[in-house]
Amino acid sequence: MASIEQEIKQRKFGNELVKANINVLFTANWLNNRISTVLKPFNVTHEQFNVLRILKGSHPNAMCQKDILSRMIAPNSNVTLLIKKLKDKNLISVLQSDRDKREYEISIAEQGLSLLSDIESILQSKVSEFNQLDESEAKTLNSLLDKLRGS
Amino acid sequence: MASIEQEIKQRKFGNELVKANINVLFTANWLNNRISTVLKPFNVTHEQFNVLRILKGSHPNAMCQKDILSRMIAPNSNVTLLIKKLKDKNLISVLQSDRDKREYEISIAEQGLSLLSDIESILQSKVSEFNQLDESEAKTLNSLLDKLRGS
DNA sequence: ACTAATTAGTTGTACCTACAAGTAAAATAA
DNA sequence: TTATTTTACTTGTAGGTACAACTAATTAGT
Repeated sequence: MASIEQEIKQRKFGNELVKANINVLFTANWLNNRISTVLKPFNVTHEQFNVLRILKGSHPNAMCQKDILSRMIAPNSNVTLLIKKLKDKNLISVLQSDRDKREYEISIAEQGLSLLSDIESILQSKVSEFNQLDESEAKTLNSLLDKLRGS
Repeated sequence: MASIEQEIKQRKFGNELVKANINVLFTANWLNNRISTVLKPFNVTHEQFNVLRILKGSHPNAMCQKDILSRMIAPNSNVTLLIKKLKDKNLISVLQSDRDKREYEISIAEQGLSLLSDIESILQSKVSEFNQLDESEAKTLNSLLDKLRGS
């Protein structure tokens, strides 16, 4: 629909690098809004959904909080509360570890797995609807983003 | 330092497109953290900083809220409150419009301009420190992000 | 073993965000 | 000109985020 200049009605940027920074932030917000719209009827936030995906990734093995944290997209938030929310919804199970009483063994529950598969099938089709890149362009984008961060 | 797989310790993604989506979100969060660190000593949030930049862009002309909203990176937030915060810090001036009493004429104050120039000089050097792309790579990144959003 | 340091997770708080519902002014329609 | 619709912004609220200070368990140092 529109280039980043048109989207935020900016006449011109100082240079392509400044523009790229703003474009990454803008596009992330754009993506977030679309993903959140898909998630809303399922009553989970974006980060809750991510944590469920992380737990599914290690299923049937449990994970502790710090392992989850190291895999999160936005590893700033209050994971204790996030875990609490997911447990209250019966999407995960949380057990104190025998080996280390400070840790918890967190794993995705049946209900979490089934919710996740419901969400993912819808998200899959939505993403391919609103996402206009082919695989090779996506690959280039990935390497540029990795490089931006200093890879 | 690390590719997106290493950053979030994911073994592999379904495909490059899914990976690109997560990479955009992760990189935006990464950028946000770095920019916020620069902004923190100045006691302004990222969106407050953006609004100041938007107002500087139209300075010395005033803008109303809906014009500001249309130029924001994350146009979801409560602009009324955001404006209030900036006014409380004396960084902007807000006057009811004569032409349309529903609107406000919002413009950046001297204090806002000087704060902005202090921040921008530091941010400029930080961005070129942590940003590893050259202009032509940034240009490619911009066109891929625009295309992702359907441009 | 005893102390100090580190690690894992908790709690609390100020602030921000998303969003729904509301008010008031202006534009449009009958 | 009066009624209706639209626009511009406000208010309220549930929840999320960032972050600092805290507790408790484990590990390391002597």
